[in-house]
Amino acid sequence: MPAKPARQRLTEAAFELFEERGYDQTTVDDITERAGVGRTTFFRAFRSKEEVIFPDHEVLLGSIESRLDGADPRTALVAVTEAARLVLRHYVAEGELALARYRLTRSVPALRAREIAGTQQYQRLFREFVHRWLGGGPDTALRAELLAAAVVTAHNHVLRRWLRGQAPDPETEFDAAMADTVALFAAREDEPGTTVVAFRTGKDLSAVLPGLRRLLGDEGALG
Amino acid sequence: MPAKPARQRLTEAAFELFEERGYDQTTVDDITERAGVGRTTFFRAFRSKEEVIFPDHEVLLGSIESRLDGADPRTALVAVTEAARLVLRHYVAEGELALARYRLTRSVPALRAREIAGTQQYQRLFREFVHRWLGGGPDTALRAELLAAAVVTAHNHVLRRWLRGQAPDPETEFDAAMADTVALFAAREDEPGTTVVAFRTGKDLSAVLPGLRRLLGDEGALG
DNA sequence: CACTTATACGGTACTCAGTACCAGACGGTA
DNA sequence: TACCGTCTGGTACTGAGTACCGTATAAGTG
Repeated sequence: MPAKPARQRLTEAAFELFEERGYDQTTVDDITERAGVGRTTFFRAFRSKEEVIFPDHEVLLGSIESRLDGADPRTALVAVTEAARLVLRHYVAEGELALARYRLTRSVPALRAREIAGTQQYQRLFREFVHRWLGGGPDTALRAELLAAAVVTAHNHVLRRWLRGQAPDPETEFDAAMADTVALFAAREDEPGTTVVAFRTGKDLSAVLPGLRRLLGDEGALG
Repeated sequence: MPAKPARQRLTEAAFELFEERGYDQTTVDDITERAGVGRTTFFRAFRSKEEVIFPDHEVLLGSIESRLDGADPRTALVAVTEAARLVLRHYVAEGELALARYRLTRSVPALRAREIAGTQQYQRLFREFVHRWLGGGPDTALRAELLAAAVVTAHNHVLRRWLRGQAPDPETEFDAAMADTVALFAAREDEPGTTVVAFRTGKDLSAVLPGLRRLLGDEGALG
């Protein structure tokens, strides 16, 4: 009975081998052999060989969903950006693992497709949440979709910059990118008013928000 | 020597069988048997079983690229929307084939992932084009990415509505959606001016544009 | 303690996608 | 006739993923 659980040893062995020989040159048998477990155990822990690369995707999806579920409708936009920040933090916390995954997804088309499909799931959660927030009518469907896509795009932009080593402080860049992105939508909310919203605070956005709202007389377009 | 080329007979046989038994329940052998060709011929015509569903994806990518390549920089935004319109027209022209593909991609996760990866390729072309148009600097990278994502999102929104039978006149809806989407970006171009650009013409956008530009004194934010 | 049950693991055998390689059929050309 | 490029079919192989079975250990129950 080994100390580490099988699932963890499998991911470690898999990433090692992918790094050494490449993804296609590594078989599932190779992975299970190095991990010291049976082949059946692999497919019990992961639905497919590709899934080893994204071990806790489901968990991440779940935490996003719960973050959005417990959101005050008055702070809907903040909730979405905070949920996106959750994803960013997760990858940054992974460190070298995230970098290894990035190298793999860039070189193996199948993995790239898989990752894109994964981000689309985040986007779906965002879209449904924003659409509910906008009332759920058919006239707001496109707007919700655009906003969700924009948030995910901005997030991915910053994340990729960090993965490439171009963003030493990703969270600050994230704040700036999100401010730009959300402002895109807030600017047209009331056409002649041109209330350009740009918040660039560090972390506790929900703490700053009440003060901002008081300042603007409770008509600010930042939900 | 049969009348129809092997490739076409394979796609027809494949879509028939997918419709009858489902994607996973259909083997490549089933397809080649119905098409009356050898198994080797299948993998010469298509790189994989999934690729039968998207027979002319490469062609479409090529026509988009050439549409963008021969674009006047002064009409960059129009070029992007027109390139997106190319995709829409392609699917609409496919008719029942596009509907069958939609049914498949909705029910088979692997195909859905594949399709999403495909749209991401369009988005990449758009992003690179817009980025070049904006000067290619690092400060405009996010903006280009957001714009490309927005155009693709708006296109997909209308396309999916048509695929669901909710858009009897997709091109008109496309015009409206694109106008909304592009306006999102044009509105912030010059902050105090609030020149809200919304063109909702039928088809010949490039024909209307010179007049519009004259009207605005050649400072309009619509590239 | 003995007994049952659940759970995790390993092994075997199978299906099927995808690849590599070889061999024949066909049309055009000298 | 002989040569050549191209399209085609057949055979054999690798490897992912599934189904099923047997077993060991741990946890609960009398």
